Amino acid sequence: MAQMRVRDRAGEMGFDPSDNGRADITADTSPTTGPNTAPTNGSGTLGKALEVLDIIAAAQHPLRFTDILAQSRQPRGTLHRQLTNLVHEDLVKVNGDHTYTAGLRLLKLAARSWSNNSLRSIAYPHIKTLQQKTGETVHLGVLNGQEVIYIDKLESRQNVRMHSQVGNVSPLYCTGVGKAILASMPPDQSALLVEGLDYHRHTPSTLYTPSLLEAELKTIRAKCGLSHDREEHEPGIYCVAHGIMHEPSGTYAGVSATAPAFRLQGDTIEIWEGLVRDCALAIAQDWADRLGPRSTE
Amino acid sequence: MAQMRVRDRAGEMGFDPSDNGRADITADTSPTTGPNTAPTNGSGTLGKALEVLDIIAAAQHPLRFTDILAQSRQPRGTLHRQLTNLVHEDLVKVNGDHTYTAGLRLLKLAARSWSNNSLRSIAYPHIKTLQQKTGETVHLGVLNGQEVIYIDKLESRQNVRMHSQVGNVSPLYCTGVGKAILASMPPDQSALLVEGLDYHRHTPSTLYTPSLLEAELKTIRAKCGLSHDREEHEPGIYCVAHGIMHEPSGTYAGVSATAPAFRLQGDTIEIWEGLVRDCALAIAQDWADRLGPRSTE
DNA sequence: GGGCGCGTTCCACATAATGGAACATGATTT
DNA sequence: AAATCATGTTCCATTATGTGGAACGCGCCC
Repeated sequence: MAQMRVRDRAGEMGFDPSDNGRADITADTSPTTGPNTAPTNGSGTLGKALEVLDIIAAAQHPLRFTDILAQSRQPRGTLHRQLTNLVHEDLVKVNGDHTYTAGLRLLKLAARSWSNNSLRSIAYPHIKTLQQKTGETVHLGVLNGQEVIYIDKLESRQNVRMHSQVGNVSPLYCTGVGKAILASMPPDQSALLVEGLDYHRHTPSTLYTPSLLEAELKTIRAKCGLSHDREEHEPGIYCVAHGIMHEPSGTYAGVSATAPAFRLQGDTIEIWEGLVRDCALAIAQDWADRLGPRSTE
Repeated sequence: MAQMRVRDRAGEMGFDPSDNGRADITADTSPTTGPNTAPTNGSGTLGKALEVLDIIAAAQHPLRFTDILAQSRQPRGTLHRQLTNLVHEDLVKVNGDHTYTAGLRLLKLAARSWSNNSLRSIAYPHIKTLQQKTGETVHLGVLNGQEVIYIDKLESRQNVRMHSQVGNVSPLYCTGVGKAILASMPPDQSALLVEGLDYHRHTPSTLYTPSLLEAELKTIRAKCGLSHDREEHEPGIYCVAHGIMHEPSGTYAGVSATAPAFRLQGDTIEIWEGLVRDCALAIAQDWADRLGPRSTE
């Protein structure tokens, strides 16, 4: 049929990673229960394969062939071959019985890319300092589509879950980093995002409408980019955040310091504000300084 | 069936970019061992795409088109379209200038699969116990091809590198987990692996030949599967490990406790041996108990 | 301005994915 | 035991999909 060639993107030289207005309608509140946050519908062979991989990786349990068949709308024959290919590439592992789970190659690949992530490595010493000064958990998050994805996390002293958050995503409208990011981008861009979000009232203090959020963003901008998550995502959890902008790559990021609300009494919050802002600005500075890393390779 | 051998690729896959010159803040002592076990040759569309993704994810710096072109043997036009596809799927991000880095989808995908990994979640309480009892770093590793990949790690202290090891790979012949795994598998299978490894003498005490390793495996089997890494991978680092076997899935894994050698004086090692063995056996037991992973959780 | 490196685009071509239908397997029922 | 069903696997004609050589546009430096 009149199959239009995919050429809407990258036509110019502009950078638009995921600019298409295609919206995923899944804003999962729980960490690991996202069915498919499809960045793009599965076009092309690669897209189809990733769609299947998404299903498998998102499942909490090993899936049988039929389970996958039910979720992907591929025909049996097609799906079977796709699975074979995925297994062959070690992206998927087929267990003794006929169940499929995510393969280890994914982890290996992600570990390497994470380790080589420039923002992460640039930010590391700074968030470490922040973590030491606050004594609490700090996060480094990046805007990705309609959500924020955490690319690093340093825990507070106590030995809680290790890196539960790295790679996990959270909503923009009810996290410190998310709001800081929104506030740090051009108003027209943020407005577009704000309108399109899928809101849920996680706690009594969640800002659960676009207008509430816009008002909040105004406040944040007035505070020069400092945002607060006042138990808006999880009850009892307070956090202070600040955006980080990198012009050359068009990336929006942010850092946050998090603590149980009761521990943030008196002027601690103000102290934190300074620490967090300093951290964010230091990262932004370092990041900007590495404009032309062309020299040593 | 006679799997049609794919196009010969003259194993020059694991091309390791120069490791020096970059003042990587978070320099790992032994991030990835050079001789890369090619997971599978890049056959099919998926394979080709992954080959490109591998190159990008492994690079410490954003790569330009030409850089990738040089490493992949694809023609210009082909490579360009593949990159376009990868970017379209958010597996690769193209920066403002024409450089490519790994996309965030990889991290998100891996995080979900990691979080849903059954061995990991089964093992977690046990390795946490082990970590608390030893007070040192513990690892959970799985055999993957010719190397061991770490799927979890608990640090002794909080301040050091966070989860540098998760997703990273290490050689079989000079790590506690690796040797424990080899010792726990059928001799003919392990012998096959032992012969095919690529040995490097990381330290003076590294077992750097198949025969040395085989002798060691015999000792380990005599000790009922307890293995020791006596500064064989990194100078000054000692570790005690034990294998974990899961019949149904055919997976070989292992746990280890690691510490600076000087801290393991006197009878500490013997105590550790008991702790590590108990931990491994407990995990194996729990794992076996979940034969029918049909139920929830 | 001419040469050159680099990224991008085009398009005839053939490879590689498609999916409906048949086959195989094993458990459950009649 | 035969019949039924649910499941996983294979086959193969069709064509959508990826291929790659060549040409184009662009910025840069002799």
